[in-house]
Amino acid sequence: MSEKKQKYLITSALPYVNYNLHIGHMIGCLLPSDVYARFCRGMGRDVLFVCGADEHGTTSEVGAMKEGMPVEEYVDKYRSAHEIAVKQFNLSFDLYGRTHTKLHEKLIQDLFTRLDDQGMIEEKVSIQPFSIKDEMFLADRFVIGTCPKCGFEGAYGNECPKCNATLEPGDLINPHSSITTDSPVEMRETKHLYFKLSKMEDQLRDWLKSRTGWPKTAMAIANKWLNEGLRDTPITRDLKWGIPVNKPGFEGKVFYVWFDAPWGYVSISQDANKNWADWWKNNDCHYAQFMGKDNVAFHAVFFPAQELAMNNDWKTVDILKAFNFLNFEGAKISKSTGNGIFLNDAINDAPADAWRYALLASAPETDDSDFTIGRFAEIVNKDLNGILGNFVSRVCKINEKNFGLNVPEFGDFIDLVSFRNDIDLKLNDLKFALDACEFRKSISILRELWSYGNEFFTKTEPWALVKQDKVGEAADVLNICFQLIDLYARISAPFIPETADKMIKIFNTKLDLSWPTKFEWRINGGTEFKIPENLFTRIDEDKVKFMSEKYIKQAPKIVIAKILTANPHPDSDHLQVLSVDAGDGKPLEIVCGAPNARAGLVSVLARVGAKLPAFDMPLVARKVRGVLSNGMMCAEDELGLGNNHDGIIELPDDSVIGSEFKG
RNA sequence: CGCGGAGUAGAGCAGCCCGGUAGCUCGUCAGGCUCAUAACCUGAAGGUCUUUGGUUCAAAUCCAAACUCCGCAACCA
Repeated sequence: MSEKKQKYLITSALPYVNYNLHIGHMIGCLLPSDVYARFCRGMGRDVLFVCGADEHGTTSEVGAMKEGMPVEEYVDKYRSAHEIAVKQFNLSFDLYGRTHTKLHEKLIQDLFTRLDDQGMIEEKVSIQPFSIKDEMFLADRFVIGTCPKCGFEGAYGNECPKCNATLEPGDLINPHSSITTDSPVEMRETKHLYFKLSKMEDQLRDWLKSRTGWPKTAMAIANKWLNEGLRDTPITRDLKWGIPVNKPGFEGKVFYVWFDAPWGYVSISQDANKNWADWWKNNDCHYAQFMGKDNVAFHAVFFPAQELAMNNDWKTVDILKAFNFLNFEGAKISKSTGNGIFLNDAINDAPADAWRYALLASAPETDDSDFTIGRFAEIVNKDLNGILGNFVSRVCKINEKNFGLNVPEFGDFIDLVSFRNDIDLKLNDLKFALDACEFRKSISILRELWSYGNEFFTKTEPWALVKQDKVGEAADVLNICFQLIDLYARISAPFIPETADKMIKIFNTKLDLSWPTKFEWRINGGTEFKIPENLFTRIDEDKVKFMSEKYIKQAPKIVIAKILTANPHPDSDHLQVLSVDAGDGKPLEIVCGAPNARAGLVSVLARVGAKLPAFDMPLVARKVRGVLSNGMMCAEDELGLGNNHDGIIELPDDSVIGSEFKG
């Protein structure tokens, strides 16, 4: 039988190289794509599974400038950190590549030529902000100036954080660069190439209608873009870092990172497998993409628009699996506050499988959701340790006591019909959920299947059977339990591969981890086994406490507070030392220069670590003329609410002390 | 009135597309078992499904409005 195996193309969004990976990236694309890929391989499908680093773009170039190192060095630093995480968490990419390669450059330049030949490229002159000292054009958001509408001095070239106005960099008064210098910025003409996205609108709409099985979020975002109407979009930038534009007159310019990044899937495939076209130019192939919702527009609109416009049989995505955002302990994961779990740390506190399982069980599939250390411990202790780990342990140990280290023969003493039927039904559900990329549901079914083992064991009471001299029955029960261990290894493998491997290695055989679609007898009576170490370790209260202290670092909220006392500063006539009640019973000492500060006044407090709209960095504790100030009472302008900075905000006396101030 | 997502037991979530006894996990309480890892198994309590209208024999589910939270707003990725 030479039936050709169905091709499955699987891609995970390429992590960008200006940050370390955290649990949000893990659950947002890397991990679910890995589970899906492992499942598909288990099903005997022909999988090509790629990921890699997205290296080009303004952010890398600016990030490198800020850190004072060459761009290559900068992106290498993060890329190698990512590669370590990929290895530590057992992500089974066929290749974890990168976009800064010769192969990729050639691909992009060829694709561009193709698009140009198809009449999809247009040249336009536009006016862009140019930083005079840096001698470079800037992206809108790197220009800072005074907002023409509200007069706020820290407005960005694309929007004003204070009055929420949408701006153009040319609108700003006194525009200057926010990168490494304070250089003045002027508007200069520059020419760019545009992709005629508008011409693709009808074709793209039809294409989108033919997609099924996308999560609601993904389809909603895609439809939104189409409903608003597609505009032609510039695909080149005045940067040094990126793929050089291969068109006369555009020397010194590079392609926009989103023009090249998705094609990284292709160039990395080319690098991973010489038969890459069997997936990428094959309409019978099934293509699944995984990403966070912030990536949807580019994958559901721009990338397929490019592919279709090539008119060259590129494989477009079939199922676009998008995830919402994962919060940590009720707040956003944030690089600046350090709130969140970064992968290079995580692996020191728990094994990869514990993280993999707990994250998948918390996958933000329908809405943003929250991950907490407490929850993590619960999941590991209950599901992995209590249900799966304990099952393997109790089976092996009772068997050793009564039958030694060999799997007993099955003698047909017990009736299995309904038990096996239940298992088969669940296995079918699980396969269905995985094919639909429903991960929480998959985890829940997987756990039910594990539970069946404990249930069966408890109800048949093999320890009692032995005492009653029903040795045949007891042997049957244990034989089945070993079949279950084998079954569990196979169905758990996509989720917790290391543990699955430990489980299958209990037996002295060469069994594979192929995907079972029904209960099977693969462990023969008499097979030797060894009792494994406990598969998982409990996460106890001390560990929870330790991890909480290590990982939870949230920016304090800006709260309503009451001034209890106001005394003159010993060394200054203008300053006062305030004792402030923020509702937590511990008065805070603050040095304040506002003339209207007085005992009894209800105002707004920003604690150390809080981030005010008017400042780039979180607030730090500092000594003001010898007295330590632990925060700041806020004026209107500091909160981004107005221009008044002559005195702190005065709130009604009946405001709730300690509640979050929301303007 | 920019766009979209979400509001369901103490906590975290499913169900909503295709109306028909409101489900899962954790936690709580009670019981069982004692083979096993402070484990496992069984049972119970706990919800006017954000609010208000509408459609319907019937609404968590469809329609409309309000309130709240979150995300996104194409030259950042």
